[in-house]
Amino acid sequence: MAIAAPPPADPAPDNAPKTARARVRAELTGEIKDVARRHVAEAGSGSLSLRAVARELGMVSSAIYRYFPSRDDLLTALIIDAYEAVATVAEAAEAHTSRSGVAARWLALAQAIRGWARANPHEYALIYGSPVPGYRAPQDTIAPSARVSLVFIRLVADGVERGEIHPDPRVAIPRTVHSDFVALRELVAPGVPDHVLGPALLVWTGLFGAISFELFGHLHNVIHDHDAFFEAQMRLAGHHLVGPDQRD
Amino acid sequence: MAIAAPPPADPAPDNAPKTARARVRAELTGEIKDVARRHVAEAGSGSLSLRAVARELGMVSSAIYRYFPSRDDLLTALIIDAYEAVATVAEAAEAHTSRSGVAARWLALAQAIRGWARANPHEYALIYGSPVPGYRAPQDTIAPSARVSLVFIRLVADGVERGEIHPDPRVAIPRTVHSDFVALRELVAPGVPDHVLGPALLVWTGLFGAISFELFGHLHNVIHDHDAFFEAQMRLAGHHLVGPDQRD
DNA sequence: CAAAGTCAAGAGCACTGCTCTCGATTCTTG
DNA sequence: CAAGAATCGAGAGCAGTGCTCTTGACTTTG
Repeated sequence: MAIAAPPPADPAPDNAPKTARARVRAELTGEIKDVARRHVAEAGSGSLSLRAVARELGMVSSAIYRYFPSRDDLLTALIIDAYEAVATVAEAAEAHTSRSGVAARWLALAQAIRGWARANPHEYALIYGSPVPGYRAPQDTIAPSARVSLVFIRLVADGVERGEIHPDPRVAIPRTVHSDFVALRELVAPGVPDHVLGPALLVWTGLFGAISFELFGHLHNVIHDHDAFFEAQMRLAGHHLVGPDQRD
Repeated sequence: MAIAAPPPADPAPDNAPKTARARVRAELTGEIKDVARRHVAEAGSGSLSLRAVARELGMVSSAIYRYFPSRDDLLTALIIDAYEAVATVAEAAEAHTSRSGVAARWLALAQAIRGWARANPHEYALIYGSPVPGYRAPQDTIAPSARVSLVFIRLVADGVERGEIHPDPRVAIPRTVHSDFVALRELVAPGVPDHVLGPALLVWTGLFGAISFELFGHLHNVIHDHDAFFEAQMRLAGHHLVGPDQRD
């Protein structure tokens, strides 16, 4: 989540690097990230070795430090990329179903995120698993991490606006939580009442709980058809999202 | 989860080791685990160093290998201990509230688990975060991991028996999932219908999603009063657990 | 064209997990 | 009770790691 600052306008994209040196530098930076990403994808973040990356690129280990000041910085770059990858997937799923009902859009969004997670389990673990040992998320990661959540929040706001999502007033919202919800509403969720934000956030964290349980093996020997199980669970979560039945 | 095998009866507890050598061995094994656990608690699993543990114990690093064949084995021992610690906490919470209603028991259970997680974040990450790099959960961890889930499943079975939990038939249970549910029912959840197991598992994974989001910083700058937020969310989850309102 | 900035390379430090060998101690067994 | 077997701590050593510093060659800039 960490939906705090609105996405800052890129200051100077500089898509066309001027000097030749800058061009090869950008290229090499990308190559290092690509190799590192592949290593992480294959063996996990803990096995990421600057020396191994350098070896594969045919350079000496100390040369890497010209491009990334430390292993953690390289890891941070990968984390940001992972956030953007999952956000892109989520946005694409939303774009394809934006004319459907909230339940269908929610299911598509959940399945898109799970699909990305299953295809890139180590990168998923990088951003939604335990924080990397000795690693504290720097400021640079909070903006990219907000993009995914924004997709969901917009879906919720949309559902409220269209009258598809109804508040569930069964649980009181404490004062302190209410003020957090006010801030959230003003920033990204206009028109979404507290009693929708509560269930929505529960469903949202539940999605990642379900994916993490599946990916990290906590459903091993319990659930075998993970696809069917996940879909059924997310359909149910969708019902929790849209709120109590309107039986009148 | 991994509720597969019923807890095996301890073959030979051997609580009173015979020889003096065996006694000091058991003692030293415990000391190594204690120091290692403290290191993990302070710096995370990635920073666990056999040499540092050995140093603190005044022995040489190679001596550790007389007690744990590898770093991963030491980590496995810590993982098992962590599972048992959280299970103990969960069982204690259940024992204290077993005469209350399902909603109250659920809330107490959720808060107990979250309390343990907040007190031992690195150990929580060890078992519910991403699997440790280069580490595959050995068979030894699945039995201890089942204990926590069993507390919850028994609570659910109890609620069904007492008529407090009602099935939510809004989402169809696929055939393959049904057969998993049948197995689960026969093993640990007698009398719990599919349409209760589904919501129950959703709530259960949601609990860990909520705790992970809080602990791993995904709610940073979004939620500030984590205690109040968690309680409200878990109360809502409790409503999802007990099933649809019975308004007739 | 020369000064300033940037680069890859190499050596080196402190650390890691792990293996092997070597005596010394302890347990088991005849 | 003593001999043989098992276990133990210590030490050296190997291959790997992140990271720093220096050196010499290169590119960009003024």
